[in-house]
Amino acid sequence: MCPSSNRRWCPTPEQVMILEELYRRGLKTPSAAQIQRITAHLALYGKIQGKNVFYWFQNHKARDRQKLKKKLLANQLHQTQPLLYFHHHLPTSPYFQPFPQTLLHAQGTTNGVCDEEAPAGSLFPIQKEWLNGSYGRDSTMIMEVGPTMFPCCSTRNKPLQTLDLFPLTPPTATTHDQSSSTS
Amino acid sequence: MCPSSNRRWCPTPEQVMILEELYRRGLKTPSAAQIQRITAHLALYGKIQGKNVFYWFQNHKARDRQKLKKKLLANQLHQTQPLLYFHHHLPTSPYFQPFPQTLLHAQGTTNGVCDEEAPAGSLFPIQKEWLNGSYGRDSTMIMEVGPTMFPCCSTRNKPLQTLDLFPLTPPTATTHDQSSSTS
DNA sequence: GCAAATTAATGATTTATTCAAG
DNA sequence: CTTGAATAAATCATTAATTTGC
Repeated sequence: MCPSSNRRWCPTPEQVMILEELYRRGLKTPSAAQIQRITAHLALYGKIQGKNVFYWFQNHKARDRQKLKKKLLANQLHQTQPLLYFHHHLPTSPYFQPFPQTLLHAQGTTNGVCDEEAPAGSLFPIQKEWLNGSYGRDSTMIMEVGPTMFPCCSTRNKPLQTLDLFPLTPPTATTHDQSSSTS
Repeated sequence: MCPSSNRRWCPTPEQVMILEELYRRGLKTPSAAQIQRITAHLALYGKIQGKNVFYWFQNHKARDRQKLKKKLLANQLHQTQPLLYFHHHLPTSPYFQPFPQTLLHAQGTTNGVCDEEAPAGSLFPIQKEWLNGSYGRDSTMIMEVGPTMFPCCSTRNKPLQTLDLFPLTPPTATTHDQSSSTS
């Protein structure tokens, strides 16, 4: 905590413990009313404002995601370097061509412009070649994605947010010494 | 997972990122040629077939719709949902009591059930009162949730509806370099 | 031991996206 | 197509850890 200067909120250990407990229990984005109540009770342990609670959850959630993503990527990211740059991200570098020219002039394109935007009548664009043709290095297995990971709905999922806000019995397990509440 | 068993495609994080980026940019149903080019590029990051790309878009779009629908329904039907459940297993705290029991009957709750769970339009909890109102050990002020007022709406760009998949045209150099300042 | 210097954490702001209503 | 609400991502800024030289 920061004793004298009231420049920014410095949570007390109790406040942090409570917040982390709520977070662990599934509270990720508290509503306004929830924030109000949390704030009111964290105030028992030190000076605090509603916005502090709000920011705490925002930051904690964001940094959780951040950590997860980093871990995932670090786990299995030894692929080739250029990771797709889209044109409005593209810096003004004439050297770097995000996609090989062959990509830009595949059949179906005329002068680099795709001339068959969603061909009418072919709602199912699977062609025979695709069904068997398999790109990629077959020698090495590069995919180490977790169990049944699916490329969808990883963001903005809506887990039910009905949880008990305030436990009647005090938390903080005694038997389990929680590992240092890093962050 | 699937490295050893080629039962089904397991996208790498890079592949997922690229696909999601394309989707986010508006590509919902890629044409055959588009799928081919996407596949060829994604093959840089791991084994993949055209049908994988096709199915990915199909599934992603469907699940997007599904999610939306569910969200809408949940929003309309379950407006009032019990917030507080008291029956979770709770470890006992030897140190302090995080929340007094009176909390469970704060204003806004009826019989321990929160009857104002984030009503429409109060989720962004930065409110004027909070910005200044400070809970402390000396005062207890409960603010009613009011309309949020914050001048956070900035310019609204009009993104492309139908994007070009890959930078077919080299330039388009919208130098969007927001330089990062020093730290 | 102790501060100045440096680095890592984290609170607070700002900016960009997303979704849905008008 | 535009706009408001909500939020996530990115960034800024300050505090705490820690390193380092004395």
